[in-house]
Amino acid sequence: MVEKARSRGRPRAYDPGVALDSAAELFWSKGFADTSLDDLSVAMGMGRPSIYNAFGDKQALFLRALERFRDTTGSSPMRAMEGKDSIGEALAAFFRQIVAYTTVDRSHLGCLLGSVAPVSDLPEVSRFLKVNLDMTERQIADRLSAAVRSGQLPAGYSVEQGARRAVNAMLSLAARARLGSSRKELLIDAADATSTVLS
Amino acid sequence: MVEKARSRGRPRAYDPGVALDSAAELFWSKGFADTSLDDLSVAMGMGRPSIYNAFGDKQALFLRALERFRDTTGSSPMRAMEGKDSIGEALAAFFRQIVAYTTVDRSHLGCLLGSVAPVSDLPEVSRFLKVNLDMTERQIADRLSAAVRSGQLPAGYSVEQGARRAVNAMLSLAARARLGSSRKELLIDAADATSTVLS
DNA sequence: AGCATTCTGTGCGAGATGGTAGAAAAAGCT
DNA sequence: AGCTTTTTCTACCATCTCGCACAGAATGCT
Repeated sequence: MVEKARSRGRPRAYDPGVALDSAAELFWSKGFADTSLDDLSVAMGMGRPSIYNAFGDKQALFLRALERFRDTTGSSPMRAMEGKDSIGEALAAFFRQIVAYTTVDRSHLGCLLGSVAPVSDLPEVSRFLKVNLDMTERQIADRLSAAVRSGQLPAGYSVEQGARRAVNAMLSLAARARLGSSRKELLIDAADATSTVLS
Repeated sequence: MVEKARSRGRPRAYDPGVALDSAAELFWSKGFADTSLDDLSVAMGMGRPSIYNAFGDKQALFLRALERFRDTTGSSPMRAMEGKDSIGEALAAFFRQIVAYTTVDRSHLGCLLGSVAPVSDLPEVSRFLKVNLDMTERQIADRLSAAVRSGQLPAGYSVEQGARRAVNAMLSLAARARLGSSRKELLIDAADATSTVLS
């Protein structure tokens, strides 16, 4: 996966990262089945054969775009937690960041991983999403465990339940965003989710 | 919308209700864009021209199927509440019923209205879903209000927050079901949602 | 300079898709 | 029986879809 500094033949006319970003954004707004390779071609700024040559067929490209999304926008909520010392502030930042990116633009609402990819009935995608969701839940559980160890949460606090609630809140935020809820509404939900996870 | 007992020409060879049920089931499993009129034709047991004649084009049929779903499977959780006296039992039945129909079959997981229709980027569908979601939230709020009046919930209980939490839990249950969570897991989430709404 | 290598662009093709025209069928009405 | 009305069936079309050959362009290597 690491790009060699200099390859041998004609140089690529595109940047793989931004090309995948464009693909992810398009899939995000229109879903898998409703996004054509022609749409992708213009959005990514490369011809269909180049896409095929670089990323494989449509399904493979979709998976690559999902990975890219997971490593950029999709992981921004987790990264938003890292700065905070207080577990309450960390969770608040986590949920606020979800609200932020699920409502950036009217054209692609909700979450690519949480609300649009699940309806594309592809087994590989399904596995990817399940693994991804479990990882997020485990990362949150780790953060909650640390908070218990540091005394920010009571010893009797159930880490598993808390992480489960956090992921559920994340999914409902994404669903509501996709359904057109305003950012103002969602921020209330986010605040409520924070206190629910902590209780 | 009421069917006349006897029309004048050749009688229909299909039952509009079951035809829409089949259409809804197919849309439920594959989404809007990925469901072809040929698929629908065999599932509904009627030729493409008959479909067009009876329900209009694909988007109109989709809306009809959504309405049908809302009035049958989609309203079963609300109906499950009606029998119960205790608000706690009512909410538990509500969430259990959601878990039941979002995990009936591996082929169509989640909720047609909550997890698959929102990704079909059709303005009319979007409006329909928003209205539907607001209605459910209001119905739950009414039920919670009645519980406050009858003394089952404390006077300081926030009905709006409770209803909001209930709908959010519904959406996350549907999302998790679509992502492949087991019924056992979801029943735990359902129980947790009940206590969260009541708290 | 010439060659190998890698990418790009034109263009094609087999197949699926949504939608429709038009004839035939099945009923009621007179 | 004959006409009207409504539905069904066969066949079709224009369009879009994905994927791919094939030739040409742009680089590094020798």
